[in-house]
Amino acid sequence: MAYDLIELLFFAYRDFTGDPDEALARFDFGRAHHRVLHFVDRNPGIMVTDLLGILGITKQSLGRVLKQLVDEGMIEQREGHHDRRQRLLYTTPIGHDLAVDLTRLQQRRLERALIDLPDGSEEIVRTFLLRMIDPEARSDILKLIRSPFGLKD
Amino acid sequence: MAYDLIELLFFAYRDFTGDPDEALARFDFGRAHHRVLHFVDRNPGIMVTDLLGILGITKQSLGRVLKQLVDEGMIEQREGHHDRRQRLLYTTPIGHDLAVDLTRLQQRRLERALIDLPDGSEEIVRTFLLRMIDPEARSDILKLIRSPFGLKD
DNA sequence: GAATTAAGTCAATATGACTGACATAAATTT
DNA sequence: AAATTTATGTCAGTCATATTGACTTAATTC
Repeated sequence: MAYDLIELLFFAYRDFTGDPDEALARFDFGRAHHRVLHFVDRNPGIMVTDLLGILGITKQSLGRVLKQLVDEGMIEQREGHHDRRQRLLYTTPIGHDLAVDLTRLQQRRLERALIDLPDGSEEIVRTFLLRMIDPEARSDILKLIRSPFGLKD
Repeated sequence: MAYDLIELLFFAYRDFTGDPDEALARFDFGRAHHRVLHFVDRNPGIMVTDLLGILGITKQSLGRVLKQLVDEGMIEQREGHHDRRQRLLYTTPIGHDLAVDLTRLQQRRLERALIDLPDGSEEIVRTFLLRMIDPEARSDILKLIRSPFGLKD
């Protein structure tokens, strides 16, 4: 049971992450840049520490990628209002545009995959994906992504 | 629409691939070894060329990983019966055991994610995942994974 | 004032991938 | 029989993304 799902998930995820590659390559960016850009764009003013937590990488790994994104004018760092140690992260207009472009490619693939499926399928897929995530992490992720789920489950 | 699905898929896939990490680390293997071991175990006697096609990597990338798996006694290479150029790949008993262990971990997560979902959800998820894959690749993948789909769609 | 926190940096390393070129042996085509 | 193609492997160099551990600076909190 569910044997083939392992492999389907492997190939599905591969093509899903492959979509943005071409657009990213135009700026000499890779998937690490994509992830950073995406989460900064979706969470304007996020702290470096929180971003590290989301991505599950170390400061050093983020460092290089973030620096390149800042150097290329995609991400801006602003001092925290209350805590001046913080370097809050925001996308610039061009950074936002790129983030939107990349998101659109992935949304299109998701839409094509969901269209023609029975009513309620999107909700089933959403629940399935949520439950694939470690239970301890779910509520944090739901807050982060502001899913249609709200805080249910 | 479907915005949060991008992020849910990211986190779901991360935890999904994270399951086998501990078991792999005991042998000093990484995810590249896992993928090779998995597809060889599921397709005994596969040719190197076909495996390269499945994984979408180059000969050089496969080379190191495959050599380590052979050196550790996880994978065996046998000369082709009809074509003596071929080095057909098989898992050894211990390689098979490891592959099964890793698969079981991922199956458990999939089962936990699907349980309690409405009847027919597994089929919906299966169809969703298949349609996330590039259309040109689907029939090859279906043949490869011998999904309950058979050759439909 | 001391301890903690946020962020950044240095140095070294590992993993998994790449390109391009080349080598060998076996099979197939001409 | 010779030429070509195929299957596999290898050499050398490179790149992207990640790691660990140690250390610094500045700001906040206790």
